[in-house]
Amino acid sequence: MTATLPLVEDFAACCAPVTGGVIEAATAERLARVFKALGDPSRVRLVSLIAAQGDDGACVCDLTAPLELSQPTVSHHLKQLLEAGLVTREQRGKWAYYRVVDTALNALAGALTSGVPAAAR
Amino acid sequence: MTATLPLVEDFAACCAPVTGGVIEAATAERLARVFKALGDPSRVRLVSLIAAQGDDGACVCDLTAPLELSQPTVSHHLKQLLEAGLVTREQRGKWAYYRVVDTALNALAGALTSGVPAAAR
DNA sequence: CCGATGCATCGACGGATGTCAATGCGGGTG
DNA sequence: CACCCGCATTGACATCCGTCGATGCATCGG
Repeated sequence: MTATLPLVEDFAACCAPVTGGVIEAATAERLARVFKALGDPSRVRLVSLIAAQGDDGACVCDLTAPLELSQPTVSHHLKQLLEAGLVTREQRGKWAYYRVVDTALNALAGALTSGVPAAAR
Repeated sequence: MTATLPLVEDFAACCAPVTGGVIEAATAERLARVFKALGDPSRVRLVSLIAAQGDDGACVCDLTAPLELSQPTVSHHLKQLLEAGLVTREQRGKWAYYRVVDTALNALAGALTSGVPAAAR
């Protein structure tokens, strides 16, 4: 139940641009779930910080300081991003490394632009 | 205070892709505010419904039925979208017509993709 | 084997959020 | 002018959300 990744991956394969056609309730709910994951300043900064580390990934210990948040709070936000499919988690020894899922961000961007270059209509 | 539109327009002119560089707190907060506006299924459907009407715009009376929500609730959601700069409002006689701001959606998509075609790194 | 370290989970608390019924208000309409 | 209609605002309520301290649970180092 509630698979970890497929949240974002779907509306790229399926047809779900926000503009250019009315979407159905189920699609809207999945989209909203991902948007809600980005609807917090701390999580936006988290995505930015993790993305800055590239393929190396970022461990939690490197993320608490820039955000000025407690470690449990950072872990909580990371879980939100993880469940939204925006980041991945990999346990390497004692540390947990997070990486950004580029395809998820691109799919989300695609759902916004609806493919139309904003000059067709 | 709290201007109506400039929320989204800024990170297009400025430099604020989520990936490809750590963003600062203020930028993250503005981005998160717009994402939060899209973080509700009803509002995602609203954007889709309004966009489907194109330049004609959609009045509130046409939006309550598809969402199966009360009229005050729809007005509330529309206000959220309005303050996020995702839609515009125009009073024509007795009706209020809403339209989606394509540039805002495109700017938001640009903040996600960071300009890099997801294959550069 | 024992203590330290990195991270997740739990419990709690204040504040924000989605929803509705009731009300207000301006614009058409008879 | 009086009435209806479309929409926004208000007040209230239940729920969710962000945050933290405390705790648990592995893993690594000595």
